[in-house]
Formats: sequence, structure tokens, C-alpha cells
Amino acid sequence: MEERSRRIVETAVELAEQGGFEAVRLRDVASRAGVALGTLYRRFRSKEDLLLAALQQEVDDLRERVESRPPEGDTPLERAIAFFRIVTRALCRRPNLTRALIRALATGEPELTQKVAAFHSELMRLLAASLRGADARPASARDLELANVLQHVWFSSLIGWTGGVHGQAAIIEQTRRAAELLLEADRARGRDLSPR
Amino acid sequence: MEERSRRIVETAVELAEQGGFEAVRLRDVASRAGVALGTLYRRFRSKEDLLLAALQQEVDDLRERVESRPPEGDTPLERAIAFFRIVTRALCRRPNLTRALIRALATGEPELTQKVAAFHSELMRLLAASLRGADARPASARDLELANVLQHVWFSSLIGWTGGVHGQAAIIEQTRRAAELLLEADRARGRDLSPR
DNA sequence: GCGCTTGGTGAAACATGTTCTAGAATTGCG
DNA sequence: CGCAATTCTAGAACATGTTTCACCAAGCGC
Repeated sequence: MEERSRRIVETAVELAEQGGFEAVRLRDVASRAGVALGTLYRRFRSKEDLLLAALQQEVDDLRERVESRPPEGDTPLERAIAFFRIVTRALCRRPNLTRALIRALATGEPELTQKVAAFHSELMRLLAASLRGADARPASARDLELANVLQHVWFSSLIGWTGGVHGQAAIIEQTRRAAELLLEADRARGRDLSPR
Repeated sequence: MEERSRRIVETAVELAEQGGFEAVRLRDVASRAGVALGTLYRRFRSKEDLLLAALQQEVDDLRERVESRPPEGDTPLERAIAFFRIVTRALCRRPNLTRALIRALATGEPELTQKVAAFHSELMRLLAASLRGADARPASARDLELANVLQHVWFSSLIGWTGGVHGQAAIIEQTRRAAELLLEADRARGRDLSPR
């Protein structure tokens, strides 16, 4: 990303961290980033578009984090749980920012579909990499299906958290519980049984 | 709800059906509902608050629909799938409205927590009733846990749909697939492990 | 260097969510 | 009924996302 755009996004992140979605006043963003309002609008179609760029940025940071210290666990699903724990902790550490990003993500405007889909697929890619783990064997199709379910559970829980329905612990807990329910199938069928 | 409030909400729904979130201009809502703008703001704290009231209204309609013709199926999970199919179809029939309601739901403002939580629990209650089915036996704790997972999968998929990531069919399909994966666990337990 | 194109700047203008105000209408109560 | 409290109304006013405009600056081919 170009220098000017990066500075704009960084400024938006700072403001969102402090005061959430409303605190990201585009006049403020522009002036603090040292650009004119028109420049901001040349680079980003809307406030939500800007925040989705910030989300992309955060996901990039997350990828580095996950690649440098991959989630540990003996089975794919355990690694998936570890993955979600890491991500959840990272997001909940900056609640205002996360709420703002989620809000942008859920706007539902057609022009944003591209970026929303990119977020989904990037997260799925990271999760799949965690599933594979250190042995670098590709995750099975079944593992990917399970991962898809878990991602939905996690994401929906995250939204519940941003809405104040429950706390951070509930996100991790519900995701883990879903994993256990899914794991029972494999265990009971005597396949893929690994001690922890 | 009081007559005036109801008219306001109905007007908001009409406008949202036609043009989505942005089309719900509060000046328009007020004038078309025959009230002053100040009255609208006396009844509803914000645009999102109004749309959440509309969501509550829609959920009420849905409850009547579900109570009059309950989702059919031989097992709790089959009934759950039928339930989600009904709800999904109902929502996707009015995409603009649904997108607007979901957007209001994901705003994440603390003042809205109450209504967001009410939506969640009401939907959970309806789902639980569908799980019980005609025999009126209470759903087991396990069934409720499975239902919780399914609701997350469904809701997250729905948000993907509002964001244009995938189509209506994918919502139902992903929810059904999650149910199958969970069912396998259930079956395996019933066959190979201790019966419940 | 000269003109052209692209992008940046500052400021105004506009749209809409939200708040405020002054007075009119309504309601509840004695 | 008559008064007090509440609610409603019309409209202005304000905040902020978004667009537009007039002008300027940097690069670039000639």
C-alpha cells in the first residue's frame, strides 16, 4: 500500500482504538494523517471502506503472528481451538477497534463485498494452515468442513461479544464446545483418536 | 406497542424493504408515519434502535408463523434444519430489509445490547421449541448445545449473505452440513457409546 | 521549457442523523 | 371544568459523512 494510504489507515486505527466507530471522524483522520479530505476519499470509497482496509491490515499483522508462532496442538481441531484463542485474545485486547471493524464488516453494502470476502477467505486460509500444523500435511476435506463450522461459531460469537451479549470468555468457550461436539464423532467412530 | 410507535416501525420496514438501510431516512419515516421528527426520537433512541424494534416485530411475526405451522422432522436436528430453512427463506425474501436489520444488529453500541440480546434469546427460544417438536418433551441439554452451534453457523452464514459473500442457498447448505456433522457425533454416541 | 494529465489541497456545499427550542395540543387529576 | 404535567409539532440548529469546485503541484512526453 502506498505511504499516504498507510498513514491514513494507521490514523483510523488509532482513533478507533480510542473511541470506536464514531471516534473515526474522517475530518480528524485526514488532518491527523496530514492529507486533505478529498485525498482520503480518493483512496477510500467510504468510512466503512477505510475501516475494512484497517481490518485487512490487522489480519496481515495476525498472519505474521500466527506464522511466527503457530498455534500448537496434537490434532487439527486442537490447533484450530488454539488458533481461535489467539485471534480472540488479540481482538478483545482492543475492543473499540474490533467493534468498529466488525461494524464495517457487517454493513452489507455491495461495494464492500470484495473486501468482506477477502477477509473471510484470508481467515480461512490462516485457519487451514493451522489445521495442517507443523507436519505440513494438507488438511483433509473433512477437517476443512469442521473448520468452516468452527469459524462460523467463532465469528457469530464474536459478534455477540461486540454487541455486549456476552464476554470474551464466552467466545472461546462456545467455540471450544462446538469443537468438542464435533470431535465426539471422530472419537466415537474410533478414527483419528489422539491423546492430548 | 403503542399505536404511534407501531406506525413508525411499519413505515421504517416499508422503506427498508424498498431501499435498505440508507433509504430509511428518519425525516421520511416521520413524515410518512404522520409524526414529527422529535416524536420519533422520543420513542427510539437512534436509527439503529428503530430498526431493532422492526427486527423484534419481524421476529414476532416469525413466531406466529412457526407456532401455527411448526417445522416438521423426525429428529430434533431435522426439525432444527427445517426451522432454519423457514427463517432463511423468510429473510431472503426481503433482502434489503434483512440487510438493514442485520446492520442495526451488528452496530455494537452499548445502548442496544438489551435489544440485541432479546433477539438472540427469542430466536433461541423458538429454536428450542422446534427442537421439542410435537411431542412436547423438553429438549435435552445436549440438544440445546447442538442448537446453539447451529444457530451460530446459521447466523454467521446469514451475515456472509448480507455481505454478498455467498447466496441464500449457501446459508441453508452450510447450516445443514453443520447439522450432519453434529448428527454423526450423535449417532456415533448412540451406537458406540453410552446412550443418552 | 511547455503543455498535459494526474492527483492533491482547502473550502464550500450538501445530505442526513441527532439535538434543541418555543409554543400548541393532550392528558391526567383535583 | 381548570390547572399542571406531559407529549407533540414545526422548524432551526448542529455534527459528520460525502461530494464538488476552483486552483495548484508534480511528473512526463514532446
